[in-house]
Amino acid sequence: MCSFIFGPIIMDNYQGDLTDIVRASGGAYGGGGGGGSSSCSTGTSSAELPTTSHHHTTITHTLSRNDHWHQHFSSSSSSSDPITFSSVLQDPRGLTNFGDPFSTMRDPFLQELDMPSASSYFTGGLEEAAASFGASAVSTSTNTNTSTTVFAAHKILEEHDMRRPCKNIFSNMIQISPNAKLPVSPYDSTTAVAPSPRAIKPPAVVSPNMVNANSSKDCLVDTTGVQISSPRNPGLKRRCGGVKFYESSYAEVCTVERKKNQAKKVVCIPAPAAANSRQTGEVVPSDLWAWRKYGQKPIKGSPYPRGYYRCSSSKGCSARKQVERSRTDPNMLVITYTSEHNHPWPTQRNALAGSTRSQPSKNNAGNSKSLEGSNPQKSTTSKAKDEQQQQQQESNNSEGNVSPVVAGNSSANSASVKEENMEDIEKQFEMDEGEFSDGLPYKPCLMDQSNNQSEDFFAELGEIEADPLDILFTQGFGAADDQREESKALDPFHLFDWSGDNNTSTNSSSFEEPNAKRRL
DNA sequence: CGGTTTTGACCCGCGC
DNA sequence: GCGCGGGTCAAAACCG
Repeated sequence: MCSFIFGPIIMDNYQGDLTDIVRASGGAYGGGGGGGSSSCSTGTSSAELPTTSHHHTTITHTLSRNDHWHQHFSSSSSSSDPITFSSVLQDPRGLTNFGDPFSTMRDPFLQELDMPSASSYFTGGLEEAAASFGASAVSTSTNTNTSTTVFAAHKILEEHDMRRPCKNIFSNMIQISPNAKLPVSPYDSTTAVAPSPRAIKPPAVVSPNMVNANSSKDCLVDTTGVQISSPRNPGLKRRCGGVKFYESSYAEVCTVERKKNQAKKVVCIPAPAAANSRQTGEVVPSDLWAWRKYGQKPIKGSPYPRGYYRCSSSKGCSARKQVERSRTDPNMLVITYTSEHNHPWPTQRNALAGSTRSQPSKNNAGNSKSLEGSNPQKSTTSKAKDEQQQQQQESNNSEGNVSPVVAGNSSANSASVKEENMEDIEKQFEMDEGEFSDGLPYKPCLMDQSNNQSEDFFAELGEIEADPLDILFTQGFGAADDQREESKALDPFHLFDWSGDNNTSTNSSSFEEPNAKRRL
């Protein structure tokens, strides 16, 4: 009996290979607006107020105030029993956030959790979901100690041998730098799970980086060559030594010092194969926000350029992110979020033009056409979109449907987001077919090979409570207060809500203030 | 038309 | 002060 959790999903009795599941999702990393842009434009309007300093708490701090987390980690690592995460990570407001900040990204794919048939969801969006979840290790930072907690999410698949019975992906989830405030709860994973960071053995299946990370005193981020500290702050040294390991191969955390007050959130996620990459940049996993690429620079010492993105959802939004591949592990994408959004999460895409051109047209101008001809569904034409939408409407009744389908209760907003991602996914499928980032065979249709298991598995999913994130989208952002409330509830780590005054470490009520100020 | 990406130029901080 | 390198700007091209 195997039970593991995938984002907000509780996978119970699933004996399949998660690798297959995730790979089946294929183009989840297609990122929205082509290339670096995880474009999910929004029509939201918000007051354009300058962002201020941020008060971010470290993940560990957040964990410490959520004993359930530790309880979970503690028990999951040593227990083979299924874990009911929904009961473990419960938002004070009753929303289950699973403590996964990336699940709260309201990733377009995540919202597909509500789908009647989870199979399509997973075929279409699991990789991204996995990415989201993998990246769930959100780095937050405090402006007081100027530290950045870095989570390096790794390929769940390769680093987690899901075929092992009773292996919970959460059991091997997080490394937290001892430099960060460590949980003090009785469920402190550091003691319950890993008395000593070194005492933790690497997972059965780990990437070389992980091995290195675990075998060395460096955190994984270090081993991946992730550049965390600002290049302008060479004095910033990573403090990844002595990282506490939560028997983690899934996501790692390390704390990085920063000189400046500017808060940064660094997320390392598995990157799609280079073949998937755009000509010049990265295939950036899409997140909730609409990003516009405004620059790209070659980084000294790294063969991979760094893309610069700013939020295009709102003109006044100062949120930025940098995307680059790890110089030592091209399979890893390092996304650095800077500043914060001063507007609600995008609810709908208001900009399609130009957002889809890069992938097919420039990089694969020829491929694009040929592929389009061979498989109209994968084209970027409106016709193809129509077909895609039709597929969405038809939902996931067809197994092996590589298209991510939105939950039945999807609102127009979610549909708009889905539209883009479907394109990306399908495009990515084209490019990725037969190959994954690790060079292993890539099977777009998970369901075909793990039908039985997945059936049960997805059947379970169908019973799972609706993704709380959907609430956000379903209700839209019309009610600013409600939305803000939910956004915060769903983004406990404030990956997407960098409300400057947030003091998540101590008082959830403080969620209210910052945005309220901004909205004035 | 309004959005995007691309890309060379420019700006600026840091180290020497 | 100078050079280096990262970050940003902005024009051009592109896309739907």
